[in-house]
Parts: sequence; structure tokens; C-alpha cells
Amino acid sequence: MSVKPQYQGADRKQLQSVLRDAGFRSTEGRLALLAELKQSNKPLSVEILASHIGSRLDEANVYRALESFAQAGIARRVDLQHGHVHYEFAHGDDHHHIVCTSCDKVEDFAGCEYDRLAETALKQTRNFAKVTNHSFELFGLCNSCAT
Amino acid sequence: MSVKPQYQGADRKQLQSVLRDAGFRSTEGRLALLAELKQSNKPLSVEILASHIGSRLDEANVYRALESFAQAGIARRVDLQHGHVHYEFAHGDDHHHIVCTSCDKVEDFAGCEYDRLAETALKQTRNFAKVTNHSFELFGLCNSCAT
DNA sequence: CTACCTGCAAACGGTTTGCATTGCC
DNA sequence: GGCAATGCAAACCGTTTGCAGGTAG
Repeated sequence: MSVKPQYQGADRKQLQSVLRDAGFRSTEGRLALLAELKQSNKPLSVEILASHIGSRLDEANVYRALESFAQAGIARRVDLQHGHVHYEFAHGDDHHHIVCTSCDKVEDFAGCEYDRLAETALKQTRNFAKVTNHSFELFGLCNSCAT
Repeated sequence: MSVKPQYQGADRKQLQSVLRDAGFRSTEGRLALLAELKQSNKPLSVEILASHIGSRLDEANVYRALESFAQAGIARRVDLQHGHVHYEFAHGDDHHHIVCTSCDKVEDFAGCEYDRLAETALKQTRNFAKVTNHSFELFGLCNSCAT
């Protein structure tokens, strides 16, 4: 649970404008949080995020910030069925996750044909007007755990 | 939160054998729980289940029973993103749910092409051996909430 | 008779909230 | 200077656990 060195350079300014554009103030804590999210290649738990951020933001405020980020669309909440929430940086693409139920390894994959499936679902039920969101995760065993 | 009258008749015997076949003892509480699940057309929360069952099983044991049912494959855990678990009777089909984010109405739909998508995902990652499970739920607005 | 099942009550852990203070803009 | 963001501590709430007594097979 080491505290990351202060990220710096070009990235910092970029992250600052991400925050400002989303209507937030640019504070050390939120900047660090956003940097942490952005640099990760998988969804992170609040616990991990808080520990990486160290003293720049306490856990309660990590929750508050992440919730705000998600509402503003700059982060996404992901449910990996671990009993606690995970968040990831909201890059534009519609990707999903495959999770190893034994070691918790996570990888992305693309190609959930969401539009078409949503269409199908809407036709079937007749009681829904539109689909705004969806969850789709796969659970299985990674190569090393499968042997 | 009224307590349902005792279900009876043909169904009861059938449920008893479902329990026994799954390796459980057939007790009033579990029988009532299973009946409740079976008769519902949507996933139910533990809170609702416990209240419908009344004094035949307290909440802690509803949790224990549902967990056992899920492991035995006679019930399924469903995540509707309501902050608490839901369970449904495990009929054979692979169906999913569309949930109204405003009023929590839930309906089933079929046609998530799981096999094909799992295949795609496995090809993409190369680090996973197999997919054993998946989640797929749609969130949107029902006709009455959309207006 | 002996596991399995149950009720009750307490513990648990992730998340939320209240409130006084701080520090962006 | 005003309002968003923060730290700290306490509340919250769904869920799990321990244990002594009950009951199905």
C-alpha cells in the first residue's frame, strides 16, 4: 500500500481540464484519484484507490468523488461481483470484462452487441420505452487457474 | 407484508422432492421459501422473501437457505444493482432482465447470445481458459416512467 | 440418534452522512 | 468571499457468523 509519487507533467494539465470541464474544482485529491483511474488497465476497488492515493483523500471522500465522477460521466461503476464496487476511467469505448473467479484477474473484451440486444429486448417486452444502460460481464477461469 | 396462507396440494409434494433431490431436508421454512421463489415472475429481494415467509424462517436463515439453493442450482442469484441481492427460481432457460431505473419494474427477456459472445471474448484475451458464468442485465425506463 | 436446520443476537464490512473546517476560483 | 471539497467520526444497512436448542430422516 505505498503512496504513489506525485504524477506530473503533461498529464496533469490534461486531467485538470477533465475535472474542470466536468464542473469540478481541481484539487490534489481528485487529481490523484483521476490519475490513478486513468493509468489503470482494469477497474479498481475503492480500497485500492484510497490506499494508492494515500493521505490526499480519505476513504469517505474517495466514495464521494467517484460517485460524482460517475454521474459526470468521467468514470464508470463496474460490478465484478466481489461484494464491493469497482470504478474505471471512462474511455469512450463500450467494453466489458472477463473475470477469473479464482484469482480475480480481469481483462477487457469488446463485442457485446448491445444495440442489437437492447433492440431485441425492447421488442420482446413491449412495456419498456428505452434502454439507457447495461451490464455484461463474463466469469470464468484464467489459464493459470484452470490447470 | 402479510404472511401468505400455506401453499398446499400437488405443488407441495413437488417442491419437497426438489429439496430432497438437491440434498436438503424438507422443512416448512425452506418449502415456503422455495414456493415463494417459484411462484414469482421476477427476482425477489431477501427482505421481500423474508416478509412473505413470515415466521417460518428468520432473515439469517433465509440468507443461508438461498445461498444453499444457489449452490445446488435450484435458485439463481441476480444482480439488479439495487444494493442488495435478488434471487429467482432456476428454471432451465437462459433469460435476463430489463429493469426500470425509475420504478424498479422488472421483466425477462431472452436472446443474449451468450455462447457466441463468450467465444469471442475467449479469442480476444487468450489468457482465459473458459467462461463458466455471466451477467447481463439491461437498465432503462418502462413505458409509464418514460412519459 | 445425529446431522442438518433454526432462532436469536452480535459482529462485520462496505458505504453513507453530519458537521465543522479548509481552500479553490 | 462563497461555495465546493475535505477530514473525522459516527451512523447505516445488507449480510454473515456463533452458538445453543430443535427436528427431520
